[in-house]
Amino acid sequence: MRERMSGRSARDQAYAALRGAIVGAELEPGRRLSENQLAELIGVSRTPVRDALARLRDERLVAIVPQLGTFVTYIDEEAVADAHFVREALEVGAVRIAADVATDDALEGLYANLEAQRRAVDNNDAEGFAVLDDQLHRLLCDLSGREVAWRLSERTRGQLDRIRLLSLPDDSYRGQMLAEHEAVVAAVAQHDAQAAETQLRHHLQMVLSELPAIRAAHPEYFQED
Amino acid sequence: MRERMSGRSARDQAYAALRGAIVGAELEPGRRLSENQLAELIGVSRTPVRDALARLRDERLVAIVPQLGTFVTYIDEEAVADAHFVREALEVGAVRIAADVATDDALEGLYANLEAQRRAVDNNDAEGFAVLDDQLHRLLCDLSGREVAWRLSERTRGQLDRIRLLSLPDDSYRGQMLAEHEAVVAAVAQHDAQAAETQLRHHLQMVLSELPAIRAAHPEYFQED
DNA sequence: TCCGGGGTACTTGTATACTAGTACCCGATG
DNA sequence: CATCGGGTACTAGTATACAAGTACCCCGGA
Repeated sequence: MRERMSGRSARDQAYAALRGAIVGAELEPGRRLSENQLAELIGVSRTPVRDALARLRDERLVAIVPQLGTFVTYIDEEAVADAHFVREALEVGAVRIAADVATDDALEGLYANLEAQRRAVDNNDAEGFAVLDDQLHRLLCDLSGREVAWRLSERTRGQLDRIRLLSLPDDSYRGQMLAEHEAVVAAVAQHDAQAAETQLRHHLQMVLSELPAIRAAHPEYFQED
Repeated sequence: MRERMSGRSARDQAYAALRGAIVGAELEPGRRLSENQLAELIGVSRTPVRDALARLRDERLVAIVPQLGTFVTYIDEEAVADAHFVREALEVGAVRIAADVATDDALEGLYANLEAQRRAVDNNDAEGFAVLDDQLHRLLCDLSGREVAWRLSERTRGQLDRIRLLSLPDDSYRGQMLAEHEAVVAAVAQHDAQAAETQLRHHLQMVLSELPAIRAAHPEYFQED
């Protein structure tokens, strides 16, 4: 009603609000969600809330049990591994193509992004770096002409984003990530698909490596195995 | 109401009916769909029909234009290429793992499938062969422990299934497909991930190769570029 | 004949009402 | 005190009603 006009449809509004709250752990794993409460909270009716929850179920951020309730999922290492697998498969596929077709002015965009990343590292700008990180991966996907790679990767990445936001802010790792980004871009610039693939695989592993530490810090967020 | 009890929910029922009708070209590309008509036709209300259409939009089998209508999409070579890319990326990723972890009794399942495929080829059993084809690809995905590869691949495959069902029944190509399946399984059995990847990539190309012939036979199903 | 305007009949999006089913509390009973 | 049974208050799934908006036909006028 009031802010519906702010560009987004009620469904998108509900989806963005819920996804943000779950990824940011405001709605903690295990929490029971009520469609009615959520609808009232967000200021829309149940219908768009249900649409949003259906999408979140596809991303395995909520589990819907018929006639019983909807729950925020616990972080499940299997689900995280699945998300990582999908992201890796799609982005590797895209970067292999990108390495083949990369033109000079496309490379300019990558270099500009890397330069901005360097500044973010120097300024200890964590948030800015995260944005540029996403942007670089997106640039690589778009470069391949398969934007679908980014779209789908985005969908499965809720699991990984949950981890990223839970990970303790550690200023040191950004330098390493930048170096890995540079290695990927360098391989693409040299049209070396095999090297780009290897570098990207190694780079994407980093997110997973933080998982044990996060589990130790927040055991209550994790599924009992 | 009447056959709701037949196991499936109204949403799944609507989804299966619509997807089948679109993939089978009963609902031809460009056709305008009315949620109300579909609801009446299937025997459910608009709500589950809308849920089903939302899923079909994700698969790019329908396009929903707000306040205007819902349309069966034309076959778009870009969308087909995207679907092929996603399928290839996911299945290649899965088969790489499968080649590493394949155990002897897992291989038994693959061999049994191949044997059944041989019989289907000998009997010119097109339908049976298609089922076994899907099954083999699924076995390879499951073998990797990443069932998500199959689930996601399934979702993007509506585009490819449309082509497969439109392609003229040609008894000869099944022998070739069987040979390619055998090559993939052989590579997996030898734990040769690189060879398995190469063979699978080559195999998946086959579906795309039929596209020009189908376009020539059914130009009215294709998007004008 | 051509062009413009208004009304109608559709469309999807959203809100609300109803249905079927589960869990849980709470009291009665052995 | 323990256990069983029923009622209540929730849940999601489904059906229906309403709102906002587009296209198109048709008629009047130039």
